[in-house]
Amino acid sequence: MTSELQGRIRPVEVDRTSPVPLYFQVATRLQELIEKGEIGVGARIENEVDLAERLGVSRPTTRRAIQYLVERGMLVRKRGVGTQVVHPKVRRPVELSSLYDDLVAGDRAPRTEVLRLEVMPAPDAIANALEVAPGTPVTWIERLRYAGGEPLALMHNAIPIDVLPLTRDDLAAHGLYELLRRNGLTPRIATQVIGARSATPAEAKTLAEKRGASLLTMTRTAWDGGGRALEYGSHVYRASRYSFELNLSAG
Amino acid sequence: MTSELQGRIRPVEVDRTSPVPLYFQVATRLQELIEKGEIGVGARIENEVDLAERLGVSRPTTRRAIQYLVERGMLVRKRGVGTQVVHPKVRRPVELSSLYDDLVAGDRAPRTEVLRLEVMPAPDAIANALEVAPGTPVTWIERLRYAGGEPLALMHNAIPIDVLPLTRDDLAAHGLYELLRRNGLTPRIATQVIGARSATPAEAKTLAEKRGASLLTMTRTAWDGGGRALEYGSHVYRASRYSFELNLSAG
DNA sequence: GTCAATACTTTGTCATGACAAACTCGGGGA
DNA sequence: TCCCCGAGTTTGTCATGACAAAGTATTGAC
Repeated sequence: MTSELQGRIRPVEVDRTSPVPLYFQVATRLQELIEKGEIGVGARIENEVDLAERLGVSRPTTRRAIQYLVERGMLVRKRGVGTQVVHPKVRRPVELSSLYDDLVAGDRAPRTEVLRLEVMPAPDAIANALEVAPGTPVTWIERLRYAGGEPLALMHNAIPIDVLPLTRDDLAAHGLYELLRRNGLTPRIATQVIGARSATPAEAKTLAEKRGASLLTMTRTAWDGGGRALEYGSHVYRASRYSFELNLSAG
Repeated sequence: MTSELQGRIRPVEVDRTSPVPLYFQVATRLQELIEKGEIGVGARIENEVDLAERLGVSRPTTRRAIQYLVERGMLVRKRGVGTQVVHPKVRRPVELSSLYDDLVAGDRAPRTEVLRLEVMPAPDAIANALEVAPGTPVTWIERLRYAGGEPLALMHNAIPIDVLPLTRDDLAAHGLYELLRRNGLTPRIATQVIGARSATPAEAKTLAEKRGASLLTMTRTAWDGGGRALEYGSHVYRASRYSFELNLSAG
């Protein structure tokens, strides 16, 4: 009676021979329908029980699929009411990607200049952030990132050498996170601190900013699924050209 | 044979009369043991099946409890191997709370000065952010937030009047998010943009900063579970006294 | 006509049982 | 001695069934 689109997921289609889990197949199907707008924002989807029956899967499986989309901010559930579409796109919890990835995705023609690359023992502050013993050998990198021909960010990173050996050429051509992933290292957890301060004269010159211009600062430590620290980074961005965009979902 | 601490969760203690879900009771218990260091980093916890039996709950319940901690980055699971502690503290996904809440939690004695409070038709930019029609009546607020006796942030907010009526006294004594929650309005999804810029002379004066000091800026729109926009905010923080801390987990 | 109690709908929690997939480790064969 | 294979362990997925809790809608009383 309301604005029911009553998402008809029509032709049942789960492939039980596929190695892809059923709940994921269902979630993907739902996500497609929502992204294509076939279930419009505000519309309620079928209740779990009916949906499960029609798709020929159990209720827990259906539930898990829906839960998956709820966690991504597409759906909202209310006990006694139903499940509603609240946003037609996935709102990612917050990207765990590198600046390079973002720029490529945004078509902003990134270019990287490697200013420094050397192996050195980790100073206390960095060892602390990486949760390794002081003096542990790390690769120390300083890079200048350009976008659209203009300098955008000055980036400092430390990567334990037993995590990944790095070369200048690799870093000039690819983002750090891309290199990590290529070597089977997936950042899964990170802590970031975002702040701001005025540029030092040297920074201002490097970044083509005026003296004392505002810079965005970001320090981050990233761990893989096994709890091993992969990377510590301390970066400064030109505030006039860059900002962080976050999508949060709580609950 | 390895460095097994083999987390003995000892005296079974789940309270079936409590309204708190069993899985949550188990998760909380585990979290305590880990935070207290009784299960040390690197140690494996008991396998799901045994743990379930000993606690007198079903395996799915135990699983859900463990899953909860995995999502928060405390534990890591490996099929065929077991579940390991990787970090002794909860890494929260990202808080959807207000500055006021954070300051209270951090014991920094917040105080709020309401500089302005009026109902006005929403200008285009704000109506756009809130996804409402231009001209829709909103309560417009300007607040100055102190912490530890010093000014910390200058905050501008717009709240549609049909969401919540606000008074000066309420705002002086409580955080905006607290007021929302008290009225049954729970922010569930938000998009934020964090940037930086130099203070205008007026801002510098209000915030007791020097001319041209760096400020952190944050604009946010928050929605409730039903997809209704609750709040638009545009805030500036003294970069010398404040920064954003985020914990990300990608899965 | 208005308000409160009741029935219904829908999600939330929990149990039990079963099999599959990934990893570890030990034993047997080359 | 080294490597491969199989047994054992542990998490991953899925089904079925049941009841509880929170909303919504309906009905009945005043």
